[in-house]
Amino acid sequence: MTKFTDLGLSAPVLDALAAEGYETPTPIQAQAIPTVLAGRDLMGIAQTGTGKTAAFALPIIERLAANPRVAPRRGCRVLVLSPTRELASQIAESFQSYSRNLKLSVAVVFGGVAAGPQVRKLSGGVDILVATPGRLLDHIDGKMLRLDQVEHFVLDEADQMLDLGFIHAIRRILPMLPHRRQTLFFSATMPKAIKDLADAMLRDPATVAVTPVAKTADRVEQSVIFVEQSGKRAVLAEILRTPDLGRALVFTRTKHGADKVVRQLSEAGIEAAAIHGNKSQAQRERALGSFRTGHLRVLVATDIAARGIDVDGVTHVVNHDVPNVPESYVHRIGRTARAGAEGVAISLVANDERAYLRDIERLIRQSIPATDRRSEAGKAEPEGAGAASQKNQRQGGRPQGQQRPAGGGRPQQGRGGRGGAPGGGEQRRGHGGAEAQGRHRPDGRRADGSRADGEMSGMPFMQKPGRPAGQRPRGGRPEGRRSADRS
DNA sequence: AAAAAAC
Repeated sequence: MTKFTDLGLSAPVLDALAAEGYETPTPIQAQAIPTVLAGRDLMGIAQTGTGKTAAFALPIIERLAANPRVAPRRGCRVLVLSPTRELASQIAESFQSYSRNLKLSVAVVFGGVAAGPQVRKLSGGVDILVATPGRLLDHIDGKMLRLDQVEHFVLDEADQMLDLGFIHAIRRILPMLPHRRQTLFFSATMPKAIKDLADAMLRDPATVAVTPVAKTADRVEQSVIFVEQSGKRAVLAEILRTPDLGRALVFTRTKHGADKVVRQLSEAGIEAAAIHGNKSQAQRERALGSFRTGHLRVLVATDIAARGIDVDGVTHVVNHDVPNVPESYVHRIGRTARAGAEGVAISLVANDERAYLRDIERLIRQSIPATDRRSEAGKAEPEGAGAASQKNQRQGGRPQGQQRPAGGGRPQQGRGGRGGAPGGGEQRRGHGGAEAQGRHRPDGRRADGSRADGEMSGMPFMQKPGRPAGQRPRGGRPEGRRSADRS
């Protein structure tokens, strides 16, 4: 079995890993680390929760340390781009943690917060800079930052970064980078059209794909509930009252929808907070922070939280609305069953969402066991997207598929499986380091239970204690996918 | 049609 000690990492990095309790690299780490150390460009494809961040952070830190150099004024040696502020923050913390025994500076830059502190930090130059595109370009335009000394360039959630919403920014940034550099792309999904674009930006890249593209997390028990739009509210409340529910992440398709669901839950006596792009950065951080610490059990989010967010103990992901971009489903359910834990993913599907569901099942190549909770009247209505009621029989390739009785059966309960304790005990890291929870795990797995200290307070300009960790959705989609609307 | 990301 490969150990971190077999991968060519030096003592300071290995010591940091040991201090965190990590010994065994995940498959993507075992494959990517030597490749990155060798200086090659890389396309890394792995589902979430498999330790992608450490797969690039560890070898990059190693390379910086092996080639000491003073960080260029108003410049950086490593540039990592992320689609959301919260994810950028989370990645920066990982770098900080893994490089704790080295004298490397880490900075994070994103919008929604004061630029002053960021500018001050950048002025002297930093070794590692993690950023979202907008504020990064802002600093560049203001002559506060230059990218001509970048040695390593990383695009996390690369498929999204190359999609409509971000591609313009990326196209502006790329020419500012030196030709001689290492480029790494990472993502859990990589649609064909995007992949072609990515290939054009990489130089003789190695590809590391540890799971079939878009394969959904293995340990997530997925199910679908057919319900009328008006019935979602009651079914959601019922799900959230499940005894074995640890923490639940509820996804909606719109920002307004997220706020509405929070109100409805409140009326039902269930405390929840929303996180989406119309909230202030402070609100976003507060919501995610209390979700991380466990003060809040239910977080309602748009796809801002679909990618990368790493929170321990999320036992349930509920798709209040089916994502209209199928890849988003894969990212969303990847928020649970992290770090070796198990998870439940339940999708509420109204009649007019059937087409989206079909696209998702096609993408993940499995059919999701379904329960019909529509009223009799609803069932009599035209089926809309067709192929509906048969879903009950379909049982797709999932082995332990749980099938539920066609009518009325309750959805999620009854399957004991998922440990009640969020993450089976991982929870305890409690406050204090609370927000530190869950992040920086090189591999998504904790050696055992030890480690309670993943702290890293002193990040200069890292949001205070309640740092974020978010993710984002995908931008407009390229032609081709979104078949849901055609037809 | 919607989401995120600069001010």
